[in-house]
Amino acid sequence: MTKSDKPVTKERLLDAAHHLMLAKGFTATTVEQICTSAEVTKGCFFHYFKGKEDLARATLERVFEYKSRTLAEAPYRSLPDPLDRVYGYVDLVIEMSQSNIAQQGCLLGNFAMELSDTHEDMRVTCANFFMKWTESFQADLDQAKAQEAPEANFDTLSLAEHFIAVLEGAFILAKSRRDMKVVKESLLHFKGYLRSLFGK
Amino acid sequence: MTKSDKPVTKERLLDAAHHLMLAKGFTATTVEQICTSAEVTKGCFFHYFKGKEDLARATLERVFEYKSRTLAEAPYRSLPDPLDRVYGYVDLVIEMSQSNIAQQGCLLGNFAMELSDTHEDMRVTCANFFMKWTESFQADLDQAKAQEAPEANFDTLSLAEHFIAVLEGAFILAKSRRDMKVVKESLLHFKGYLRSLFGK
DNA sequence: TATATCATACCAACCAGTCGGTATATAATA
DNA sequence: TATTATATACCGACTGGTTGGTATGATATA
Repeated sequence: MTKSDKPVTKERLLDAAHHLMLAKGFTATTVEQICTSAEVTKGCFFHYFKGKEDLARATLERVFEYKSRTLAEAPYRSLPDPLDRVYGYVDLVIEMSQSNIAQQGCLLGNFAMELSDTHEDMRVTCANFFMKWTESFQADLDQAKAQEAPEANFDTLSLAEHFIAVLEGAFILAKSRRDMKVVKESLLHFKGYLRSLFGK
Repeated sequence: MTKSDKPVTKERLLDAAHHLMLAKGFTATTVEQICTSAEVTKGCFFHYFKGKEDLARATLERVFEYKSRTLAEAPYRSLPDPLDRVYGYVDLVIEMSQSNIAQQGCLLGNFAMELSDTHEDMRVTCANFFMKWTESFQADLDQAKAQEAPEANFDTLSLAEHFIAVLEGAFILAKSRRDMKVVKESLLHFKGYLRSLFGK
């Protein structure tokens, strides 16, 4: 209670910010809404964060680290065949998109779209996160390609970017439809594309 | 000047709203910014539109109609082979994405992401526009499939949705990177996927 | 004159952020 | 042990500025 209560408050603020900003975006989300949702007052909020943008960045970082850890620790990671890891990764993302964890979309995509033209530093932050994400997937794609299709002339970097585009775009459609089915279907199309590239 | 200036005022407001909301989103764009950009005053603004949301909807409708017309009147439409029309369509979207017309992204995707959870009617509007868009592409896909791969078991509807997802998601990446190259590359990947489905 | 177009002044609500203060806990000191 | 000091956690009233929208009036056109 004494020592384990302290971080909880900050976590509550981060959680509230995540949910609200995922739903309504950065601008439309009020500091007071976040405070109400986290059951703290504004004085408390500004004790932990310099301001709204500071909180947004902290939230984005936390989400990204959480997802990175989840993916890195997933069972599919220990598959010996690199191509299995590629498919395993896509399957895991499909699974995660259908669970209620990412039921609302992707905060990274949200911020990239909303803030890129107004918050230059946020734009750079988003671009960097996208780059890290891309590179981690590309690493597996490279290994799979070296083993399965070394002669093929597709670019693994742009293929990894394509995957992220598919996912982020599908989230948009899913949001307007209130149904995550599109995400799954679109990622399955991407998987089909991978099969055509790797000769299954 | 006299007669050609009148409709221009409303168009200027629509144009200003399009540019600003594409860059900053609906919420972060103020009506005063729109008025300043369109070089009119607020009194004038509220003469033409009931409010900010009314303007947003009008802008979205105008953009959609404009793009529909552009695509419907494009030369590729008269190609006799349905599969050529499919590829022609993708090529045209690639071309448009690289030109300075859609250099900022897609207002439909923007609104869908930002307003789906707060403006129910806007969510429905966006979902309907997405549906119209999907169906128009699906029509060509159906014809191409009937001719080239009638036995194949892919779903043309979900394939058309996949295309839109690719495009919208690539716009997000492009925005954070300030470079539309990703859009072209991702759409080329989609084209490769189509080739694998139709056996070229 | 009547109507459409546009301008100016204004308002109530809302917003991010500030500020002075309280409560609690640990630690240093006497 | 009692007391003082210091730091962290939290509260809620307040502020300066912004926002969407209104009220009213001027001008132009038909």
